[in-house]
Amino acid sequence: MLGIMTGTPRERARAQTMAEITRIGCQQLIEHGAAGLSLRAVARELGVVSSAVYRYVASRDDLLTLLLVDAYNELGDAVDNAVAEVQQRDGFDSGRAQFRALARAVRGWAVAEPARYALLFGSPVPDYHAPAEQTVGPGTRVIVTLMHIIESSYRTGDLTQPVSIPAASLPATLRRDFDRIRGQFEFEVPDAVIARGLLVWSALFGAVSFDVFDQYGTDTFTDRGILFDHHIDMLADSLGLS
Amino acid sequence: MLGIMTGTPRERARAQTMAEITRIGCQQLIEHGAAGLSLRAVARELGVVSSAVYRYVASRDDLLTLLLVDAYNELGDAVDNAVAEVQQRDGFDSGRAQFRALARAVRGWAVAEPARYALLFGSPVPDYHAPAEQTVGPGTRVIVTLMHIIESSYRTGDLTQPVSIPAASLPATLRRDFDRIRGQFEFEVPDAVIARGLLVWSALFGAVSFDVFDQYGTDTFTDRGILFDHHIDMLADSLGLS
DNA sequence: AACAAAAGAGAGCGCCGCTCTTGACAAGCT
DNA sequence: AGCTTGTCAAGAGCGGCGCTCTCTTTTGTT
Repeated sequence: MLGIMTGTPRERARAQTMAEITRIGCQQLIEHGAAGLSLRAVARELGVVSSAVYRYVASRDDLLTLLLVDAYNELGDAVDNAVAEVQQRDGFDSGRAQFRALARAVRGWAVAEPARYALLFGSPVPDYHAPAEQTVGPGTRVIVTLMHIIESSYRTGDLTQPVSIPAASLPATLRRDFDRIRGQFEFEVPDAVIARGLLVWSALFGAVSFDVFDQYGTDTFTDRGILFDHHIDMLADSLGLS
Repeated sequence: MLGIMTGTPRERARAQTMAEITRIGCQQLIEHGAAGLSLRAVARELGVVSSAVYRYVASRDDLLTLLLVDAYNELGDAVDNAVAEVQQRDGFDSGRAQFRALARAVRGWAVAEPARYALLFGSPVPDYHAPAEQTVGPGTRVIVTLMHIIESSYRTGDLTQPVSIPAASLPATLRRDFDRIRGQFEFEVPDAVIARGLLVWSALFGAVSFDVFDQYGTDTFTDRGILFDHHIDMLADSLGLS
């Protein structure tokens, strides 16, 4: 981060306007959802005529991509910070505490930013396809961090549960997929651990989505955070985290 | 179902037009998503001027509610049929097979109807609030069926896993919530079973959502159905289903 | 001071949800 | 049969949308 005193004045002005556009766009997203994100409204808020915004952003979809990457990174930062804090406090062999911190960071961010969470993990925006080269990196940060926690617990021998499952029970195609994943992300853990990790990953976001998207009725749980914490404990059990 | 030969000719014509509108609306939903559902397009497709549609449907949101209830019921029917088939084939004490059938029915319908699945379990549609009196009934069918399967397995003593967890470890607020749920749906099972059931419920839809909403990369798994089946097996294990 | 690049302004195209008014038509009652 | 009542389609119109095109103003550089 070199600050805003970089490059020519023109470039600085442009960077500042770009930042304003993403800020306003983020606000629009929060207030009216992804479908209601309107370049005209952004222009109005920016105090500029609608066509002027196209000098900065190629299209509505382009702005959406900016907001998508922004949101992925903010979630990733929140998760990484929460996990790092636990690592500093409780040491690196605190797998269960790290997992709890990760899960609660995800839910915390999702509850605080439901519209942006919906953009990342809800229904795909119709006729919008996220450009892979910009989104895969930020988009995989949470699962990478989760797998690192699990791998670390496995290395130190603190992971008990999934290893007991015989690897032979896995279909061959799945074993090949897991091999590829193991190579790509350098996870040195057996198949059963990868399988559990993926299940816990999707279960975690399932729980968060049910919460944020209001799938439980409005009045069935007095405090959804408590329900979530209990879910997290059960998931940690199923991972065998200590 | 009394067929279409009911009431005055007027009523019959109206019912037929209504059916056409929901059919076209469903098509629109599939093609352009919930946000792109357009009454004008429905009118065009129906061969009628846009304002005429308002004689049948009060608003865009009203049409959305119709489609929502329709989708909930179609999913509910698919699940109930799949479970009933297993019950007839394998008897009523086949908890694990029934659970597998339920899960695969959910995923099967979701994969076949991604847009309608997104309407039910994806991001909430902005500025749209589903009227509770029309949607809660159809919307709870899957979890009710799931809980019945679990309850039945618990009654016959085939459920081993969750009962071992001491109920005292649950927070008091959660125990009260579970009491209310137990009363409301007449589930005669201990707290730990309800907790596991809810976790499996959200995990199931988490797995389906990750699949349908393309959260795994496009090329990381050769056959997502196989991955899903394995997830389901692990979930059945965590329930203690035999 | 002159100039080219960058940025804003404005008009316009076709789309959208939704409202209001008008006129055609059919059902039911006297 | 005649008349009222209710149903329905049509059309114009409002403001908003994404996006494009052209024209003018600003701005940094030479």
